[in-house]
Amino acid sequence: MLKDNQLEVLLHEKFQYVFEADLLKEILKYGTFREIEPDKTLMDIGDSISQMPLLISGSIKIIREDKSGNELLLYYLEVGDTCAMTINCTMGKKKSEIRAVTEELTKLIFIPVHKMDEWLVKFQTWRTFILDSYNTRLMEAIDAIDNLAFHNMEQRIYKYLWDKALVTGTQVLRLTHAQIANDLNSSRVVISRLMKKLEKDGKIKYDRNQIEVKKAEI
DNA sequence: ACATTAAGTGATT
DNA sequence: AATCACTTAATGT
Repeated sequence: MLKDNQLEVLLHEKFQYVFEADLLKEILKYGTFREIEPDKTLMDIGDSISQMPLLISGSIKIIREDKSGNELLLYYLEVGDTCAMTINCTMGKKKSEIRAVTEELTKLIFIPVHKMDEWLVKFQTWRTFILDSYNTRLMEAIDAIDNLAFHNMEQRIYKYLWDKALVTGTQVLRLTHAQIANDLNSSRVVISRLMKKLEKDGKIKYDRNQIEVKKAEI
């Protein structure tokens, strides 16, 4: 666990230009800090939400799933982001349509729902923040649709790897072809074949359990 | 040495 | 692009 003053430093570091001072104080007072291991499910499909997460460090992947259990990675949440699903869940008292899984070690502050409402009235920066993040999430969802509709599997793999390299801040990823297949809702064999092609084109380089992503045009 | 897991390949749909 | 059936190679116990 983190001490209060350490949390304060972290919070200021990430949000001093986003939130007004009084709001930062309230977040500190009512929010609870948590550090979460990689690959933990923060929120699942059908969950109802009582806390809203505010991302301090690390990253979270947002996954969609169909009735037969096929997963599809939609996009990542990064530092300073929050989950748009929480916003409309808490306001509309609906259940989550998505699953949120930590990609790496992730630090979060959880805000109680009743405070979210209160702050909407009280703080202008909070209103802006909520509206902005709602908007960026929508744009990201549209991006995800474009990607599905207009890119073939080879392009999707490369984009997937590139995005992953961006959010984790490293060119060398530790993951298997089967995991990629799972995130893109494809099959391992297909991924393996296309990976080979990508390597031949110099866009990536890989060994067992390890992939190096090179910059290239998508 | 043996079992398990990751990746490669050809054929078929 | 997906699936099957099978092979090869690396890794863990």
